[in-house]
Amino acid sequence: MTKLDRSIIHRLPIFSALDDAELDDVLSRATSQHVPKGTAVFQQGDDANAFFVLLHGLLKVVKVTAHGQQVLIRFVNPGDIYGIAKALRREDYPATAIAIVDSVTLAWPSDIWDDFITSHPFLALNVMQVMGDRLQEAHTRVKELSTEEVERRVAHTLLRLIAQSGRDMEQGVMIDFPLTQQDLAQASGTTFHSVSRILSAWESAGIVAIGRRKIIVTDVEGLSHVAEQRQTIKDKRRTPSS
Amino acid sequence: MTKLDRSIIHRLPIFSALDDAELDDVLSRATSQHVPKGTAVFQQGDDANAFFVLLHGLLKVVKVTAHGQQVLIRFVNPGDIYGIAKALRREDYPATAIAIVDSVTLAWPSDIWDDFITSHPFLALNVMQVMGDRLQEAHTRVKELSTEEVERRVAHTLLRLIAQSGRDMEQGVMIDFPLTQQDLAQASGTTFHSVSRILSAWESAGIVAIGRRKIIVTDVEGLSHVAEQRQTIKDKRRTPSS
DNA sequence: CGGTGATTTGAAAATCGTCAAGAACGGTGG
DNA sequence: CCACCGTTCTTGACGATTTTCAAATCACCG
Repeated sequence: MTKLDRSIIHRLPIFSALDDAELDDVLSRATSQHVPKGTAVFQQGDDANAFFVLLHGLLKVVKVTAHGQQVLIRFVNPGDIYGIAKALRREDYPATAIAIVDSVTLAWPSDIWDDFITSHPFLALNVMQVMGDRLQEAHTRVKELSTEEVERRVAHTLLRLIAQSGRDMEQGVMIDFPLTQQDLAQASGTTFHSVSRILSAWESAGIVAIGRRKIIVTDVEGLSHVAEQRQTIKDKRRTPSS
Repeated sequence: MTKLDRSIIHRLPIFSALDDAELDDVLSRATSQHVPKGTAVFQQGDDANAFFVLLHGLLKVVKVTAHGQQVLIRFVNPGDIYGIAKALRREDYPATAIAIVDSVTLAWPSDIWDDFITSHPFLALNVMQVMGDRLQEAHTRVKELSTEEVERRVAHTLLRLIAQSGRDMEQGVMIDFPLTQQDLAQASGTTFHSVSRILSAWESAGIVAIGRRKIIVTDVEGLSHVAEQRQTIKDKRRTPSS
């Protein structure tokens, strides 16, 4: 399983600034593994003995609450680095990574992380940028969850998804992987019941087309409008200075 | 304003791994500035021309929505690095940093960031750990906002605050800075009305003591209990595999 | 063609936010 | 030292969004 082509990894943004020698060094320590659909690469709470880059397929990262509810943290696309618990000095993974479709991932042992970062300065910058982007997105979600009502949150989630994994089609933009309404609910902080109702309403309004595990946004403009719409006229909250 | 003692900065965790020569280098490029209470160090949307480390005082970082609602992202304690928009390759600050009490901050011009990181490998690791910690916390908040009802969210927020800025007293643990119920609401994703009701109830239950801009947790145990309590018995949601 | 997972919908319940006053507290200036 | 003022906090009542509960339909995979 360790037959890896330098060209494959060279296209990955995270490694883009490395020269050939560095790439070979990096590659030589990696192993690849196949992850069948529905399988976890790692589970929340497991010992964090590796970090990963996804080559093919798609994963979802979920956090499980004390009572078994799942919250979808992020999707992992090919080229993305994930499972970098060691960057936090964590001993265990704070979430679970599950393959949505059959996938292939590269893995490196955790203990080479520090050496990795300190010996390839550009890698550090790239990784930091990735973390920064995620921080941004997480804060945006916090903001949305704090201030927007359900319909608007779902709209924002869907817009983020088509920006990230949308495929253009004749009828509109399609989410390029099997997406359950349950997933969408877990990514938006609501129940799949509410998601179902909302999607039905949007379908009637001609904004989306729904299939089993499939969503096509036929009117991105309209969806954006839903996303930005202030809920009613009830935002007249004062903002006292501290 | 540029009389800086090496010993001051040496105690800051973020610079802990640097030797004296590096410290001098780092320090020589910094300027310090006083930030009166209520003033912003930078505003959301401003050009990100500097990054900072707080020396004294306390800031809050807030994101403002399109409609003027504020969401509290985080408090900045002495020693914390903040405003590192450049790590994200952002041109502007994604949030506003406001002084809660009179504060003093160090500032470095943004354009030395890359040089900073690449020439001090341990600095990169430290910064990455900070970002990782924040990512963790942001995800935790997303999880809480997605699955917990208001009372429990406020409890978790308060617990996080005492862990971060709690001062032990005879009666219990006190939040060591003026904290408005409005702030607490903005940090928990609710309204100050709900916060007020909840705090009143807790005060009756002997869990907290409330003053103007002041909160003392008299029963941390009890608060934790509120925080962990499953809302009722209604968590029997199925968790289908993908 | 059965069965399991996914989705849809209705109706009832519940949590929270909204609206509306007031009260309490602290600081300020005369 | 006291009266005034603005901010912060408190509380009740109401309404609305959203979840919960229940049941039924649908679609696809052996």
